[in-house]
Amino acid sequence: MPDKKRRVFIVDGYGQIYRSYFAFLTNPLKDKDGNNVSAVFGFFNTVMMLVRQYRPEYIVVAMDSRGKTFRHEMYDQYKANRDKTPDDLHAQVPIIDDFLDRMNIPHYERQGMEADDIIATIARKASREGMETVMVTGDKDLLQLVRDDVFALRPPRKGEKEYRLCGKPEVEEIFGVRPDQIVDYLTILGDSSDNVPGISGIGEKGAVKLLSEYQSLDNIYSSIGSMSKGIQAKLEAARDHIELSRNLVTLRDDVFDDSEIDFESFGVSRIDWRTGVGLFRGIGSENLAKAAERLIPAEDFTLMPENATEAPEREVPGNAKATTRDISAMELKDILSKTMDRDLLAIDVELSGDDEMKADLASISISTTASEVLRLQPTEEVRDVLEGWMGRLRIVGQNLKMKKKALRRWGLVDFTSYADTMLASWLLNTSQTKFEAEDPSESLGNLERLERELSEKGLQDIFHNLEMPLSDILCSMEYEGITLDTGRIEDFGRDLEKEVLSIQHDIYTLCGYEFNLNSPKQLQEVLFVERNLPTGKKTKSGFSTDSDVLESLADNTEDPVPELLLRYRLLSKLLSTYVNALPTLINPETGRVHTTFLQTGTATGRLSSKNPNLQNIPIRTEEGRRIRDAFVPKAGCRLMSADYSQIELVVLSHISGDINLRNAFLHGEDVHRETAALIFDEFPEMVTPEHRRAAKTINFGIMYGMSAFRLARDLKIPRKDAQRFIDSYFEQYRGVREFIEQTKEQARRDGFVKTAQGHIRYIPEMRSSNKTELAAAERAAVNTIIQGTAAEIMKKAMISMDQAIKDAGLKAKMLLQVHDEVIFEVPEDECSALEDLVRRCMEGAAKLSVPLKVGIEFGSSWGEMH
DNA sequence: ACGCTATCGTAC
DNA sequence: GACGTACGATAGCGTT
Repeated sequence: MPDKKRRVFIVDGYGQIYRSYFAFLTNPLKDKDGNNVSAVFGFFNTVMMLVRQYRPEYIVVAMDSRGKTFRHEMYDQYKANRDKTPDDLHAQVPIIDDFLDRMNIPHYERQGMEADDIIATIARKASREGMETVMVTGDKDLLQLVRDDVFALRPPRKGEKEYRLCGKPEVEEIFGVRPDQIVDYLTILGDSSDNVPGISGIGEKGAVKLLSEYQSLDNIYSSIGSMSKGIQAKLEAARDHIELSRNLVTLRDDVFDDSEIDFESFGVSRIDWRTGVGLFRGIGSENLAKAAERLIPAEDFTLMPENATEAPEREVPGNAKATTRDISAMELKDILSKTMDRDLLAIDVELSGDDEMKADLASISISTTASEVLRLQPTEEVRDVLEGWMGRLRIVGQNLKMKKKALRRWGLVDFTSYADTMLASWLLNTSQTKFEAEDPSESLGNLERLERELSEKGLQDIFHNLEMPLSDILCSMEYEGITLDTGRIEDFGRDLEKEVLSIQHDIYTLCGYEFNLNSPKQLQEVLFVERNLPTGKKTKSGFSTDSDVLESLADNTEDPVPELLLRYRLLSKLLSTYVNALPTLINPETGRVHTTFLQTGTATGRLSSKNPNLQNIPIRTEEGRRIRDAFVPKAGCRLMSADYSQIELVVLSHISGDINLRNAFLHGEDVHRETAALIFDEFPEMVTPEHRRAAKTINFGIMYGMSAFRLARDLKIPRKDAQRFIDSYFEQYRGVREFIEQTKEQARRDGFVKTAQGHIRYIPEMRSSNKTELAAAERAAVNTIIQGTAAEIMKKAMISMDQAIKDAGLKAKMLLQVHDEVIFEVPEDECSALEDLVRRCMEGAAKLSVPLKVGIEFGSSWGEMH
């Protein structure tokens, strides 16, 4: 195939369904209820293979319509011989239809038409538009359509593995006749399964022979006199019905108006693979789910074009695409004046770039009905009109935080988010963390359904009273940004570069040659082959060179290289991820760095942060802390950090109701020391540093489902001892053990877990028969309850702090959230007021059986506060 | 040139 | 196989 042309793949839907069903007939695939899902599996397996392997721009599944077709009109015996479709195949068709709809996989069905005619019609239109067609089918009837720009992709036959692409030469090679002779060829042979009579007594060989000699059926009949008596008799016997047979096998590309075929609606990029992941898991096919997962596009939704004119047209079945109308400020005024208080107003923005903190507004779209989108130019007049009206309306849209930020930069400030469809969708399935763009009419259209589903699942309260208010707070935090002292970071960068180069030189000298220190592959070669060091754990492609391995080599061998490599890794990490990256993210307008908090970025309910990720700024090493030193307050302000003390352990204590863990918090000031005293049976004041360290590791490890293996490795103690420690922990903290067991049981029963405030995480792997996968699911289930509940407490605290700051009229700004910590920028004279307010709000965010404690520090840099 | 996966490392 | 949740840099391979 030439490479340049755009290509449409047309899948013969029923062909795939039948093929898959019969392929697994002796050993059908079953879902968890024992239903045959062979066809579902095979069908989608093929579709995903096509997309993965051939990367077509367009794809569409052609389906037969139910009931009579125009061929039945011609011939009442058409397909009369067909066996009844087996029930367990029949039952899979609606499932496949449903999945196609829900995944938005383009499919085409038309009353009275067979799939083959639909394929013919689409192929004809594709040719006219200069595109190439690939028909995915094993049906030889369709080979009549093959021409220079139409190909057939035929499934592997017995003994073959690969799909085969058939163009004109291949058809001739396989059948001995050209594609343009296929109709006559099939007419001669007839089709017993469709009850189409051929020329009785002439088979494949004879047909090929006749056609190669006489070219066409017409020519065969007009040359009948020159043939043998036997052949003549056969031809004569068929003469009455041969025209009918030819009509039956001839595919029609002219039976319906092809103007309704819109190739843009066949765009592969419109397919929602993410939904497929869930659907496939639902029928118990992890393989399909994985395949779908691999097809999910990597780009983040913020990079997706929001522009309705550029984005592929989306045709939600039964939900007609809204029209877009450009309107003036005057018309806007008129339209808004007809709205009622608290009416819904959907909003969307189109930007000149993909960073809303830099890009210009290209247009603003609004909608009050699901059928019409009104587009506005971003003029001052429009802004004034909007500013005057938005406060009385309920603002709806997708990823409103981003839109609000863009509008605020433009000068529109009165914007209270009412319902963000992205947040709603995420609450309904927290495992979904990426979202396709939608326009205002779609948001309005979707909202009704989303609200209904939220209330069915008890999520409406946290949607409107937790996540929505939080999104406006995050918007302000992102908009505010934080100052980076570039001088500090550049100075540090120069030091780092110097040392990195020197270490690099030392390593090259020791090894005797240069190689790429950043390449684990080359490093393996150097360490384990060249220098013959003992290997440790394995990765998929060889031996690991991670820091655990290097540390062990540094401790247990005389070789100086591992130690040097550890230092190299530490410093080059700081350079590449932080020192080099952060200054490039300073916004030239504001002079600050503006992260984006992803409110839908985790399955547990935590936030995440990107561009830059300010939630993983180093702290543990002295060198790393110098990065924190570069985050500074603006003139006249201090930074204030407020962090929850051991919030996850507090949550575990509260939720499990464990008496000993609760007492450890109530009676001591050091929960790790108290834990050590309990599990090692000592007086708290007699606990050794080693025991405290072990207890601390166990305290954290328990929440992650840590094994004795891992504990032993981390504490560098025998595994037996590690197991004794863990046993002793659970012996003392029986309530914790009970909580973990009950959580696993509940998660297995329900397939999901819920946090204290009701965030839901589905964990389908809780039903996995794979032991490792099940164990991982169990750990995730337990951890999600703890981590997610802690995240909810922090979110509640942020909402109450934001309100309290407004009420108190403080100028202090919340800038960052790092899971259990919040960073503020506070004018010098507000420090003590803010401290009191923040402590009150954070400690009061949840009423727990163990007090929530908050630590507060001030500093002239982030690094100074720890 | 671009996209995907593997490996590694940073945070809580 | 063995510790939960993230984001991001780099290498290396494959595709366009």
